[in-house]
Amino acid sequence: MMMISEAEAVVMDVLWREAPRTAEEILAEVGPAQNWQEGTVKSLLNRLLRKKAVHAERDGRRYLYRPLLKREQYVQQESKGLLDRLFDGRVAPLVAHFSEQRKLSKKDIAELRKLLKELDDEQS
Amino acid sequence: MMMISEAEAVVMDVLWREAPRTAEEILAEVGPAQNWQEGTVKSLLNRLLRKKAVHAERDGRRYLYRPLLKREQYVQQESKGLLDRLFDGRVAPLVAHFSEQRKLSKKDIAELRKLLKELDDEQS
DNA sequence: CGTGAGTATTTACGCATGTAAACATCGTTT
DNA sequence: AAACGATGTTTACATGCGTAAATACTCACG
Repeated sequence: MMMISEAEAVVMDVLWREAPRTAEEILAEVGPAQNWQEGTVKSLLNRLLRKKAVHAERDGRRYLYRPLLKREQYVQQESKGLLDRLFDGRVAPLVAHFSEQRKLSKKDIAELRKLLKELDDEQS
Repeated sequence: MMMISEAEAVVMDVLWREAPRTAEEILAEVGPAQNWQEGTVKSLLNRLLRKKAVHAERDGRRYLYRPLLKREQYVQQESKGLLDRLFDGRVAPLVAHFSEQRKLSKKDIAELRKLLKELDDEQS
């Protein structure tokens, strides 16, 4: 399974928010924050093309880029990887970890409650 | 903050389970599964030494290695990284993600319930 | 048609990684 | 003391990544 790197994921993020986009638009959105030059974004786009994570469609002299890899797929790969490596593939220990580190916000807790409730409901 | 690589983490894992250990013991435990030669483990140990993630104490002709980096620290770094990159730093969306993917086991759910209950109790 | 601006593609380069071979060191055995 | 075996250290090498300079392509314009 073709893995995309962290810098590449930053570019994907832009495309996940809205597509299609030109290289220029991507640079405009991400360049300032990442301190990237034009060439950097172009390179990343090309690597993403080679990895079949994006598709490019010609539009006059430039290209319109769209994501092929879905955000869900990427998130899934990444989180499953972490979970398997560190928490034996199970979710509860992960949450417990954050709980111990006091990294659960009020909001988190409330949302988790709600989530469990919903699971309960659809269960019956 | 000095990051350790995935292969290096495999070696750390052995040391986290039990320490101190010799290079030979580490190889014995991890070599078969990873298909690693002796040199590979030695190299990884040296990189870990340079990164101050393990400590080596001479014992006759060999060394005894112990972890300096704590498993908790490592887990913390890794999970915070993922959480920040993909879930805006919050735990509930992560769990929701797994829930949507039907990746929550019965056991997970039960444990999460218990966890929330405990938070509730200590709250009061 | 030649040129220049706008784009994209190729090449580069240093550093980390995965993997290991080559080399060095140091007690032990003739 | 010389050679050997065990162990650690150095060096190597391909690949990927982050970053970008160099180069190539493509229209619109003079």
